[in-house]
Amino acid sequence: MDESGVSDRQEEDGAASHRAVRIQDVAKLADVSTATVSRALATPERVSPEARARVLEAIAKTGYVPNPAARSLRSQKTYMVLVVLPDLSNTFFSKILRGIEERLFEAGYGMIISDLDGSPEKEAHFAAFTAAGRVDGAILLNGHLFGQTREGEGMPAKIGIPLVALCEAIPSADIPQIEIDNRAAANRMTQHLASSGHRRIAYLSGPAGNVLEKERFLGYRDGLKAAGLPFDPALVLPGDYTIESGVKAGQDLVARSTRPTAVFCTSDEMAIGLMRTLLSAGLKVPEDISVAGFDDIEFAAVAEPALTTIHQPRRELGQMAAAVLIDLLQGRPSPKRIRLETELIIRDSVASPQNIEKAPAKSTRTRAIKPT
Amino acid sequence: MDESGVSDRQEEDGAASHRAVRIQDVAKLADVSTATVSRALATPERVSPEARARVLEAIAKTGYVPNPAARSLRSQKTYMVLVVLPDLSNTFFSKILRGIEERLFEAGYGMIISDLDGSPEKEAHFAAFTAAGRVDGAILLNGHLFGQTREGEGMPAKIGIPLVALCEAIPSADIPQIEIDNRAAANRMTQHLASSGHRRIAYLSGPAGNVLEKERFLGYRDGLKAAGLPFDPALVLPGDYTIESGVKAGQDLVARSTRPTAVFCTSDEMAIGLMRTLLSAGLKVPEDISVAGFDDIEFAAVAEPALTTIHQPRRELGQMAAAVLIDLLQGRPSPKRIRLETELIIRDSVASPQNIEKAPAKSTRTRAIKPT
DNA sequence: AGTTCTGATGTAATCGTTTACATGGTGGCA
DNA sequence: TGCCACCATGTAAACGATTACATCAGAACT
Repeated sequence: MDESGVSDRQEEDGAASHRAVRIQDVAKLADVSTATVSRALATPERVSPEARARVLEAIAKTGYVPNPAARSLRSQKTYMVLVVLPDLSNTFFSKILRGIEERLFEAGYGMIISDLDGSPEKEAHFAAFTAAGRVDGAILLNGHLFGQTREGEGMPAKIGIPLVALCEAIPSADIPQIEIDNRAAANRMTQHLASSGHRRIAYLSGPAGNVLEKERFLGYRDGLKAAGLPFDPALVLPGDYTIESGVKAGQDLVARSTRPTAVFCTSDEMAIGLMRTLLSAGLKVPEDISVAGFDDIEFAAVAEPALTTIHQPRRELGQMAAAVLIDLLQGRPSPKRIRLETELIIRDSVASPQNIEKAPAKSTRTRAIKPT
Repeated sequence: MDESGVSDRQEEDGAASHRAVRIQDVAKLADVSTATVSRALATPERVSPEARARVLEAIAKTGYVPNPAARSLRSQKTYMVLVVLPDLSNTFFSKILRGIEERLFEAGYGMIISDLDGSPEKEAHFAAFTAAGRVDGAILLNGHLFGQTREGEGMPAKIGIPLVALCEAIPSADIPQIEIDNRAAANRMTQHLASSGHRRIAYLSGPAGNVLEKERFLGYRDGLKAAGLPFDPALVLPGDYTIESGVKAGQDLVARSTRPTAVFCTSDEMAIGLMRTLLSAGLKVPEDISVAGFDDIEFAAVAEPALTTIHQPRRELGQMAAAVLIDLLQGRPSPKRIRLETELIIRDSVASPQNIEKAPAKSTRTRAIKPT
């Protein structure tokens, strides 16, 4: 293209002018070599203060920004992180993403999002990205990525880039996991319902096979046992965390002759869908039937009635996952497993069975486990 | 073909093995030059069928994936698109993102999301990305990016990469816009309320200065006028599309001595927050006061009562924006402005003032404007 | 038959960094 | 004083693709 001289297109003006400022331009202006400029940025301590100052000044003057493609080509690093999640339109994830992005941004990383939408074709998307080296690492918000395609066998090891599992632990994968104690939280909620006087507590589950689901279900059983209540399979309703599945469960319940007095829904979405159906059918919440959720999404507080639920520190979860991944990427030691605290949020959707009285408490911690 | 030791690190198996397969490896295996391999991928018609076949076979055999950094460095293209949005945790955006991502993926582009979160620091984020050439183009979901920092003056032109404005048109910017007809939709809703018998219709606004807000407000005025109703500034409530601002507006309303009989909220979030507050205060919706929303987010259908609102084709909006941007990126002509249809969704939150009777209709189109 | 054109292919320059290696100057230590 | 270690810096070789230009064979035309 322009085969003019190497350097005769200096514009002097600071603002990002026409075409990219190259490291050479900076070097020339600061009267050092390109190597020194590069070092002044990457490893400032290996450059004399004077040179560093001149370089910095030249950079400020020219508005130089390193070309990421060139940098990436040479150093084999992309400064990009892939975030894989099962469903972007699930409100639960948005604040987590915010948390992730914050930390990544601070560390100079960009974020690429891949919304699997439950399709295998999209997993190919993920594979393509990692294989092509478009990202340095990935945060996985879905627990079954590899299990599906290659049945365990330690596939993650083959990916070749650092991975972190967020929320859903990936069984059999030896990667750091950031999560809450789902089992303890579900236990806590179940006992809360029991202590309100409920004896027939239904459980609206997540998708079968889901790791979260398994944990929460165990917690439900724990809670039942702790309260001295029998487990009744008829009280386990199938769900998949979506509003629709909550609606469906509600229809099921409405049609029954004998109903549970409380329903523990393993997502707020389902709880809201469920309440909606109950209400439409003329049942009162919590007078006729209590409903509890999980996640504490924004809408939980303004549902009608306001939803009693488990609060997850979503932003913190995201931040933590990003922090751990960054540690990994930069070769620092990182914790193998982090569990963040949840909180039992008591609102208006749970009451005693015969409408005796509402619980007054406001919010209690469940349990805190620090990084191991 | 011949499996003699072409290059000494051939693994034979197709699976992505240890370290990257380079174009050279493919070239050697297919017995052509690297240029031919490159051409076979980029411009197949310029390569003989035989050579192409050999190249393709070699690619399949080696599992070759072009190194994006190298490609990007040479061709000055990143195959990445930046999506800038004001608030990721706003549920309204998630499905739009899904739509965008779908189209981008199909075309081989990746998506980077930048959540401004209303902070100028984040705008720097945006600037950095574009300036550094990390993306080929951007989709803007917020209408005020440049106006804030550089007050009009055609700043977009300086960015130097193709841009598309989605939902919020960016005034004074000469870039393609994909949106709905906010004014017509607001008009439609206002008239719907009026035709239900309401005479005092309040308007819960979006953030002041917001482009969407301006349009919708005009539509509200249009509707009022069309229905022969006077405009009363006291019935305009300040809001910012969030649940909280809906709650606040509700408190305002509850405190008043004379209240409107209907409230048109310019977002579903606000409508839900508002209804919540009214209900808590003992007011009945829609018996005592009707409430309408805008957007038709997932929760609108399961709100209590189910929310009458304006449906936006969110996924399609996203797809369209991505499609237009791709056209732009690939040098194809693209429409300057696209407006998609909205739909008036009638549910249970609107009734006639004195509780006369509910409207029976189910759903009506407002208006359709095809690409210009 | 000679000339020109066309289409397929190869050669090698290029994109803008990072970084291994080389160089020269300086100070510490024997 | 000589030697070594070390620091700051420069030189130039990668990184892995794309693509301008050169080459060459055959077809088509005069």
